[in-house]
Amino acid sequence: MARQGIAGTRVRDVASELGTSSGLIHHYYDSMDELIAEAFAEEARADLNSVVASINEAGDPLDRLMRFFDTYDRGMSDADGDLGMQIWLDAWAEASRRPALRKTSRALNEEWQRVLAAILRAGVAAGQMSCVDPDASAWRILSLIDGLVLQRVAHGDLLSREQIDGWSRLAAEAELGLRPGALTSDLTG
Amino acid sequence: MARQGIAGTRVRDVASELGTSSGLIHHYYDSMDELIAEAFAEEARADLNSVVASINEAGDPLDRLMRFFDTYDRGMSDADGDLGMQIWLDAWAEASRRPALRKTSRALNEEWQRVLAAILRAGVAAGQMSCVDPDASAWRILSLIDGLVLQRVAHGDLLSREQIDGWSRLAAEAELGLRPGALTSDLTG
DNA sequence: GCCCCTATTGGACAATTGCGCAATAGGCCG
DNA sequence: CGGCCTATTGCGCAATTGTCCAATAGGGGC
Repeated sequence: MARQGIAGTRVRDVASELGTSSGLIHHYYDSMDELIAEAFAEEARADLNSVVASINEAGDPLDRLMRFFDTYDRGMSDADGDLGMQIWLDAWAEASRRPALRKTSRALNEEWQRVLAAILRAGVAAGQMSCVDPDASAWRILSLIDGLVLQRVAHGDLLSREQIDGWSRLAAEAELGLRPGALTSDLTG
Repeated sequence: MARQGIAGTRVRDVASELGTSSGLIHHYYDSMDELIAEAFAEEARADLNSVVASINEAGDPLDRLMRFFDTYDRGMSDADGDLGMQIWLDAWAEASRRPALRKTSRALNEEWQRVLAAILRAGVAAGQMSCVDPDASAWRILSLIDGLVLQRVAHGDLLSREQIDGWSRLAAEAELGLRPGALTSDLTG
């Protein structure tokens, strides 16, 4: 799906990738749309769960926010890191035309926003961050990352990984009244 | 292309939309990819030109920036305003798989960034804005808008037009050291 | 060994697609 | 009117696709 696009994924491709026949695919899935929606849901939820798991290991809200960016950045630096976001890009583009996919995509995006907004609210309560509208701030931080990553996925090296990571942390610091560099973790130096 | 997706657009669809035959399409375009790349380029450049034309009517940099947001917002409120951004979303998703489309899409995105960065530089020179890195700021402002609009195109009414417009102006004000509301134009106010 | 249910195969089928092609129409120049 | 170039048609072809289906294999309970 990441290589050929959601619309360009054929039943036979899935079958040969799994080393089986196309008939078996239809034994488990009534239609191709059903398979696509479930495959995307599985992959996207795994990503979200991995970020949530990493966040929960951290202590105070600021650490959690740092881990949020760390995990996101690590996802980009993988061997096929861009492939993960390519699927998201395909899903967003196809969402308006595939109801099943739209439902999954929307629910997951809302969950990402809730996770981040919860961190911000906790940060405000702990006096670590200042933020008048955590929900709006969460949407802005996530949408900025999405928009920047989008350019990289679509246009290759137009923006570097370091620029995307640095710029999104910088914007989040400004958004939350943190001192510059407050979100620069030890890992990313 | 906006309705069915770039990959889902068929020669016969274009032909019937134009009231002619499929053979005629191939009389003018050697391949479908060529037609798609040119159609996208034409539409996207028209959008950019309309924004640039509107900007050039304004006087000082702050007015230009305001017009930038006005034109962007007006594009969203059109009857089929989301269709325009749907094409961009499709193009971004397909860019990594279609070299001709990627080249066009990348060049146009770079031009959008240059247009905005030029406004910011002029604003700094005129003492109206403060901004340490106009290129980075331009990418951030544009990417935030893209990321927010993306949610609306993909997921319908998840974010309202007013939220997207207000949030992106607010973020730009913060990014450029403007007083809150400085970018709220008379038209939208 | 027999039965039954599921897993799995490989191919058939109808629909759809991009593209090519032979044929026609239409206008312009002489 | 005749010749020529382009615009335009409508069909045909080969390739591809999702889906279905008859047939086989396999394994556990009796």
